[in-house]
Amino acid sequence: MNIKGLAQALGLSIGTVSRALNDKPDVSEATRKRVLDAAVKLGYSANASGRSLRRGRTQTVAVVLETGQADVRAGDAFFMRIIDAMQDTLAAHGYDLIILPSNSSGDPTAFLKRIMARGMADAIVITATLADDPRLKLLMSGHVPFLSFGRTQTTRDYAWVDLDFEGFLWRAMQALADLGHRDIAITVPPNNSNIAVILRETYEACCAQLGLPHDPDLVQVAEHSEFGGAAVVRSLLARPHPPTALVLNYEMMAFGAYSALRDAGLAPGRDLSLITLRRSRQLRFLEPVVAACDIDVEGLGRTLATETLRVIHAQHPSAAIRWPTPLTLTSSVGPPR
Amino acid sequence: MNIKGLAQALGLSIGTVSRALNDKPDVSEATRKRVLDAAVKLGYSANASGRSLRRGRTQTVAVVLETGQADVRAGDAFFMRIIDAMQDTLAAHGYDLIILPSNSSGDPTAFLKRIMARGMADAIVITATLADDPRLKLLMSGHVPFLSFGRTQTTRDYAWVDLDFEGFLWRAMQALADLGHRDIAITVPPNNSNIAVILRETYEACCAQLGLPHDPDLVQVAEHSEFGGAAVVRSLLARPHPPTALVLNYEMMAFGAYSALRDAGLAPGRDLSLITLRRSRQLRFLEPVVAACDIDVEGLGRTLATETLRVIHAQHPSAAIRWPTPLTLTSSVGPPR
DNA sequence: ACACTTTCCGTAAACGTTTTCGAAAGGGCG
DNA sequence: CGCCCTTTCGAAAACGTTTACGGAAAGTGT
Repeated sequence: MNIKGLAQALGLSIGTVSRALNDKPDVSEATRKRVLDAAVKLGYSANASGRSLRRGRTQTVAVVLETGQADVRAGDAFFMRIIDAMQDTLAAHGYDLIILPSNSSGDPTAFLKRIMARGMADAIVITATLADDPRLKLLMSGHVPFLSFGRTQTTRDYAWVDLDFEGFLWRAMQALADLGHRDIAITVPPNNSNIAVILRETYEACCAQLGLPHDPDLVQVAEHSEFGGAAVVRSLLARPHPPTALVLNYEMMAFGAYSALRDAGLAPGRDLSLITLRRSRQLRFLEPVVAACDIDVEGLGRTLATETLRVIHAQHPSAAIRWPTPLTLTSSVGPPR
Repeated sequence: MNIKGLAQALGLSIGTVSRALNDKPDVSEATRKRVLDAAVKLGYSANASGRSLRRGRTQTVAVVLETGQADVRAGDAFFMRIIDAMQDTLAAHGYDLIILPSNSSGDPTAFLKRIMARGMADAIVITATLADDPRLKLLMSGHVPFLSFGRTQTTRDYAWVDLDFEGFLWRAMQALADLGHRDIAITVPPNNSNIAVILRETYEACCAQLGLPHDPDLVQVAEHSEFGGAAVVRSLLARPHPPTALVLNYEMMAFGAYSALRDAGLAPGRDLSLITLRRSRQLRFLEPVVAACDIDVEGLGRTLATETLRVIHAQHPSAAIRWPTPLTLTSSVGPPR
């Protein structure tokens, strides 16, 4: 069923039918209703290719998901919940959302280049940004609106939304320092991730500001998994002077950290204060409850959607949004022994 | 840059350029090479809408992901790994893969109907099937090829690929019975999921075949989370005669089960034999290693892709594939006390 | 009765691509 | 040199939709 069939069934021209369906003027209310009724009855929905071709836009936002990156593999449905909220907001504005899995086996820039050239979407949202991300250069040189969920080290400006890692680490370090901690360890992802750069810089600034010793060994590169958390804790406990607090940048590491502490006969909050970045649903399973940020995931998704709509409509200024990371302290944090 | 610009830059007609790019005959090797070189140099890639409109197909497979379903929220990147493998295979056959998140807040059939009518994909892959899934009726009444990742209770035949839940439960129950277990509990998801139906029927058949008592209370509806696993174990241990073995249908429950056992001063494999369905990466963190199926995820993805290509090309017979669930026993399984 | 506006609808072009058809050019052969 | 066949290319239609434009009918005011 295409628009020609619909027009024939109604005894109208396709032009009139199209205008009726698209809320254009120059069509009487009576025929508009007749057309709309027939459309739902006959199950007509405008062919996407034809419409996109004529309009020059697809009414579609593409989210490029780097399936190889650890963030996507997050323990709970962090990304899926964000995308759910994005989709709700985009749908309210007449846009579809599609996810394009950028395969780990392929070249991410080639993938991007293709979907840009083929005009598959009116806007592209990329995720899991690297410190020096080749995708940014590519997107900035193209003419497809884009939003970056995550920052890079580029000085040129572009629209991005990211978690407020700086605020998180500041609040965590401040709270720990207030309790008397002086040796505070943190975990960072591998260096090519921009999060690692942010956390390292912020850590250094925190130590300077709070008058803490800045021991580079306290910045631990850790795998994004339970194993990573356990490995870091074991490595820290093996030192002659273990730190008294640890800030984790990925929530699943808390499971490993708790487990490693328990194996050593130690307790979170008493022997090692623990703070992690994001409270996920399954984190509630840990005892004692771990200090973490309660991030408004749905709000984040809505914001990503509205900022995407802004870049589509070329509204200024472009986004530069650090999404709040409100930290909730729990008994996993205590004074140093 | 469209094909007209490319043709002008080359001093050729657009028809010739198109034939050169699409490996059609009636174009000399010299000009074909000239066209291909110019295409990569000018960054030309055929506009998706124009091509789809003319060809009548999009060269795209849409995977509809029910973001609200627990399976998608699986602990590791089960789905993402499957989709990675699917995409590799589809790309080798010239197809793109897009993920359409079916929002939990919307009507899944309305969503499907729209993408069918709009011709957004040459084939649709649905996931997380229910015992009585309205999407099946809709898809069967339409003319868009589709593949179901998961079965339903429909008697009509359609192409599906699913995990071999029957085989898994048979092997698990047989192994446990061989060790002397007689009271074996299992978990099932809520009843509208088709997996629940399969597991219940298989459980009943297993008990009959193995001569075990068929106690309906041993079939426990459990939440797909650590909490679910913990709750089931606690509930079972509170009985006057607790079962001696438990088969879990979702791997994250194993964390909860281990934890609940530990809290009760009991040990997996000694006081309660535990088997879970799928070995995920993070499951390796549990001690002792839990018995589970080592599913060939990449092979599953490839199979989903090839079966999707089969339904696209209307090749018979249609798929009815139970993907192997080879069970590996570990010390989480032992004789009953 | 007339001119003028308004309302409503049909016609046709355009979006970028593929594909059919025909035609031009070149080569082989009598 | 004429004929036929092959190779190579251009012209044009078609896919389904939107939209600019024109025109018919109806209404409005003199």
